[in-house]
Amino acid sequence: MKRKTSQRTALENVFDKEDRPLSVEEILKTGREYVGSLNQATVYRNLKTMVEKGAILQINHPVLGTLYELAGKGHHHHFHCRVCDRVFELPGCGLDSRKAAPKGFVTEGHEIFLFGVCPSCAD
Amino acid sequence: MKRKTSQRTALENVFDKEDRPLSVEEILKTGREYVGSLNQATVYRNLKTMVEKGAILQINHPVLGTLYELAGKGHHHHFHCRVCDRVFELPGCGLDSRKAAPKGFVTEGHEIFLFGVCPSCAD
DNA sequence: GTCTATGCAAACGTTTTGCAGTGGG
DNA sequence: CCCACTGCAAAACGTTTGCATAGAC
Repeated sequence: MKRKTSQRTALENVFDKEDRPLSVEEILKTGREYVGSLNQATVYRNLKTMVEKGAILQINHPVLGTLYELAGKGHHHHFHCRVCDRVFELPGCGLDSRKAAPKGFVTEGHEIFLFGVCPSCAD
Repeated sequence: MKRKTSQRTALENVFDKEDRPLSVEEILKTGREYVGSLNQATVYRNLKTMVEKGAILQINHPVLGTLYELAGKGHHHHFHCRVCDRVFELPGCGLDSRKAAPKGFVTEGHEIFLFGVCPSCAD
């Protein structure tokens, strides 16, 4: 990643605009609002470099598949709203690591996916 | 699912033999020990019906992809050993549901994936 | 002008589907 | 003897890759 192209700027804009984990489809669709000719392969290639650089994180959501989010937000988990199908990042963590795994298991990390209804859909 | 075929019996045997979440590849490989001609499409079709019947559960593991496990084991979570790459079912749950999500979010369920080293690989 | 990054199309791995034929009831 | 179920092959889906060329520097 040595050159700053309009496509890369578009991807940065997409992540800044939507502050939540996004699917490739959403990234491509929103990215094309900035660069009409934006290609799938370009999106995939740049997402890969951005993950390697540590700019974004790749999430494998149990229901929605592969999602990408901006990195550097600290430990958090994900809430999937079954009404609007969006994923939200929840700060903090309700996991008691002592109760999480039985003796003998060396736990090095964890990931939590919550699901239900988000505030704006619950009204 | 109205007929009991040797292929279906084979799948049941596979799940009984290996008491942990299995990938399609593992299911197919082990299933062929019972029915040599066992076909991928048949495995996929029967896994689907078994999920619909509630006999097995489909898990989407963040690292290992799609796995299937026997249903009816109560609330539990999954531990992925990075050494042997197997997934174990851990009884119980260390999640404090009050701390899990901020006010406004209606949490209906959750899934936790732990990773680290399992007892037999930690020795 | 150089050489990286892009667009396009073909390849890829996994899962699904159409169809003809097998075999369980 | 049916018709649900299977095997096979093709299709479908998300992702990756090879190659020629546009465009950043």
